Amino acid sequence: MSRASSKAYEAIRSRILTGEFAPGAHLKEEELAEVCGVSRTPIRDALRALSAEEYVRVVPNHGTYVSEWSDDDIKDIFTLRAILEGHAALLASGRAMPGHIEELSHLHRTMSTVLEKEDEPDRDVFVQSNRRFHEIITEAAGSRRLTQMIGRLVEQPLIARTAISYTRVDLQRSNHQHGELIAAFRARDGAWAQAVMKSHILAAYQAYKLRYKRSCNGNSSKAAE
Amino acid sequence: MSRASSKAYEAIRSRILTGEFAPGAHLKEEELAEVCGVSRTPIRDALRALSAEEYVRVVPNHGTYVSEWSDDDIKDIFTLRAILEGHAALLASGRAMPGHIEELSHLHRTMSTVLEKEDEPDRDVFVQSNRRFHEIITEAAGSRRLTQMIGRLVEQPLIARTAISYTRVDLQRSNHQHGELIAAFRARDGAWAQAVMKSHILAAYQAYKLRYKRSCNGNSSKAAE
DNA sequence: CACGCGTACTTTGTATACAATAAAAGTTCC
DNA sequence: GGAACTTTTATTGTATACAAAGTACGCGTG
Repeated sequence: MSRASSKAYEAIRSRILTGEFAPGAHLKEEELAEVCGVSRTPIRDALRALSAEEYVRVVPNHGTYVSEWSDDDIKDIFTLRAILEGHAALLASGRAMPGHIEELSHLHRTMSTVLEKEDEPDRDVFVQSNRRFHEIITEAAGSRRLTQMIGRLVEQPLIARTAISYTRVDLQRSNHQHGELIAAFRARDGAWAQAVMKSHILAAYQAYKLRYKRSCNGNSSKAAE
Repeated sequence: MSRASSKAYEAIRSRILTGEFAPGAHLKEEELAEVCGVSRTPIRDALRALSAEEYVRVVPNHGTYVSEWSDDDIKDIFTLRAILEGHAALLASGRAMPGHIEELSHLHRTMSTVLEKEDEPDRDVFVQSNRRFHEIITEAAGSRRLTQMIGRLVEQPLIARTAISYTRVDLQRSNHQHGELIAAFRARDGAWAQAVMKSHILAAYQAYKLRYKRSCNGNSSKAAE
């Protein structure tokens, strides 16, 4: 995507992430064109791209609407993340270079420092480091397609905001699991790395449910795995 | 997508599938517009959609090229299918309705008949039935997102043509595994269904490698799962 | 008063014209 | 003769104008 298109893409995407464009909202091309300062053509490009990434839903001849997430959708996303990132960890444990493990350790130390030093942890630094931590593992797995699939799951608004609502205990648990992941990589134990990653993500789902959902009606679809 | 867009989408997609647009070919918007009988605008829409599904690769300011698949890409696709369809089988075993299992049985009988009766099996019927068989399981899993992810893997040209090159023995093995899947569903044994589905797909990969690849250099990336 | 039809309006879909960009070829200077 | 620079050309990116479709509202009629 070129200048105007990606400008529109970023503008719309960030407004969805901040909630300015609420779930279910009808996005009108002309309004977006005004807001972004470009014509409708690149707006349409951007909307199609956002649709492919499930940020919005395009209904032919009606318009595009900001995606809404049901509890089941959210469960699906975490479950799929657990499966795919677990697989990525398995692959990465056999392929990770010393440099990768070094960087993971560095990020782990950074996150530990954030949690130990201050009274109120700097969530931005934690979130950024955490994101990069997972990115390194995914990339180390060495599968373009896997990277892309995971990317599409992680980019979702709700995931992006998850860590904001974590309690200190949640963050410490998460950080501990990162440490265990590094240990598994050092030992080159794929099964271990996979198991840790899976539980890491499923624990995150549990934390998310407790903090975010109003009524935890939960078992609308039968559990598994 | 509306009339002109989807017309263009289908026209381009089918030409990629038949090989008329070969992997690596540079697709020029104006030429496509002529071929499809529409203007460049819906062509661009179609190309963006095809790009999201990995049929083509869009390089900004350069053009769009038909995707090329390396051996590693193909390995990734089969591996991810094994993981995701395996998971779908697990979920489906807990949710499948009698009607689902009935339809699976019917398709299984159809495929058995194709293999038993004629000297040269009717591959078209087999391929179509097989496709539907997998579709039912995926849908029975009841996860929109999972369905979509699997759909994107299966739609790929190379997968679509896989069964064409199968030997009779390959087809019989495949058919036998379908029977075992049905048994697992009847028993509502998720772990069994998952294991059968995984081996079903990995066996298909093996068959594909033997029939298609010129040099089976194979172990360029370490195996897993 | 209610129901159905028609018209006007809003919004998306498509075509075309123009601008920007990158590659290729030709030319000039060393 | 070679290399760098300019000019040309092929192709994509963007804007705008117009067409089609779908919705809502209002009017008329039963």
